[in-house]
Amino acid sequence: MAAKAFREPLSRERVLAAAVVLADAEGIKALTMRRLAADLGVEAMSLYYHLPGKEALLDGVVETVVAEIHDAVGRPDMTKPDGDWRTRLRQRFLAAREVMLRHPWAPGLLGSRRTIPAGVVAYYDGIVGTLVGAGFSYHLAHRALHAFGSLPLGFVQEIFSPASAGGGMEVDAAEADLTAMAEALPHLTAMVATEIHDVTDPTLGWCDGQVEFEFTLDLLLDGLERLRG
Amino acid sequence: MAAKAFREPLSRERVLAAAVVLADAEGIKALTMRRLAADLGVEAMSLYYHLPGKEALLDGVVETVVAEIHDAVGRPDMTKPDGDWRTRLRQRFLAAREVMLRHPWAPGLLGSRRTIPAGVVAYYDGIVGTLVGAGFSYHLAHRALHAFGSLPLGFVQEIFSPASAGGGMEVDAAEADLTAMAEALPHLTAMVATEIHDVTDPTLGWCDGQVEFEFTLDLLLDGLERLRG
DNA sequence: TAAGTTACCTTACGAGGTAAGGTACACAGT
DNA sequence: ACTGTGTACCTTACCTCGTAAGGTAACTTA
Repeated sequence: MAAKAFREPLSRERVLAAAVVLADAEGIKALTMRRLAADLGVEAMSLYYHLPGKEALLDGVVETVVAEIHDAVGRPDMTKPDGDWRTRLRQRFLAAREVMLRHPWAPGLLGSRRTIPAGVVAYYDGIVGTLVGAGFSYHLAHRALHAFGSLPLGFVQEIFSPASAGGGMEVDAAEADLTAMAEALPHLTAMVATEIHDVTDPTLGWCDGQVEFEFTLDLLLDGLERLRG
Repeated sequence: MAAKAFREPLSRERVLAAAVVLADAEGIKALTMRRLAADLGVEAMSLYYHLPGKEALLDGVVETVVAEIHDAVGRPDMTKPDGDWRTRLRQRFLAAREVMLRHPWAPGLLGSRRTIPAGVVAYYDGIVGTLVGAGFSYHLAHRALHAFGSLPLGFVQEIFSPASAGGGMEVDAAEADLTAMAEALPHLTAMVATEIHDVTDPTLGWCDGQVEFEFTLDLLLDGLERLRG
């Protein structure tokens, strides 16, 4: 009966884990110091014992997501050329994408950080290792990194991305007033009319389906393969 | 002598222009309602006569930048195939990039909006027009749009991007403690050692030089050219 | 001249991050 | 037992920010 009314003490890890849960559940806007503290059953200022401030919290959250990618991708010391370099990178990037689909707020957060998480650097180191192991020059590997952009982390810069979850805008706009739209935007209208397909799948932004992601990925991988050697 | 102490009245356009100037000068974080009002010589609440609120202000700022791209790119009704489709798109994207280099905060802001500026849609309509005019199917044109990502707007998703201006991180990290870095990140270290070059040019984030941008662009354009027909 | 309209201001509230300092308890050494 | 010393959390308060509510002065129109 005299059960422990003690809560187990906080820690940086517990705080960060709770922050990820909060962001997943209610979006990155809901991740405030007061709200996070409330979710953890403490007051806001108590968080400052475990973290220097809000920026550090966000950095830590990013770090947590990157660690999740690391786990999903497997340790990056698989430099030994046991398979085609394209296949290996493809698998990594697609594994990263699965993580990102669980955290739709992560791409935006990652882009907003001004310091690069150490885990990301290590991750990219593995990519460079795979490339040079496959015969790429460091020069071309460098170019490749830039060309990949955020693909290794499982997302692409989507202009047509509602901040919340997936799709529907295409359909909405089409239903709004199709005639006016067809007049002002003849080519897009024609394209949409031809391309009305699975817009309702829950993905990372507008039309950023698995198919689109892999198309872009293969376009780059094939192009790089031609430049290799 | 009895010169007009009247200031000329505000307008949505003047407010938005001042907002762009502020963001250019001191970053997007400095763009608050009070600060913007002060720069315009009025009180914060006066802005609400011309704009519904902060979100509308940011939407308007994005709209302003997109309009600037439109001007730089030329009107998108140049659908007539007077040149190679690759050359035409390349020119557009590079013109857009020049605009973005003047507004380093714009990529992040664009990515954070949940509504798509109408100007962007019109711009992409022109791109689709160019593609289908060159023999692309609507299907492939759709894929191409996604593959391009934010390239048409003149930037790429840069993971290694300090929020402020360009470069230097590579050098900083290298100078920090090279030995420890070489141990933990062998491939990146080797690459950096091989690739130390113009990191000091003022560009959009880490290493996102003109060369890198064009490399990615051509990689995609060449890949699409092969898929055309 | 009275009523509206336009453009800007004053006041105030609540939410958010956080500086400064306080409290309660565990445990170590004397 | 007495007194640190450190850990983990709390209270209060300040400042910035967006913005709701309502006020005011000048100009227009009838």
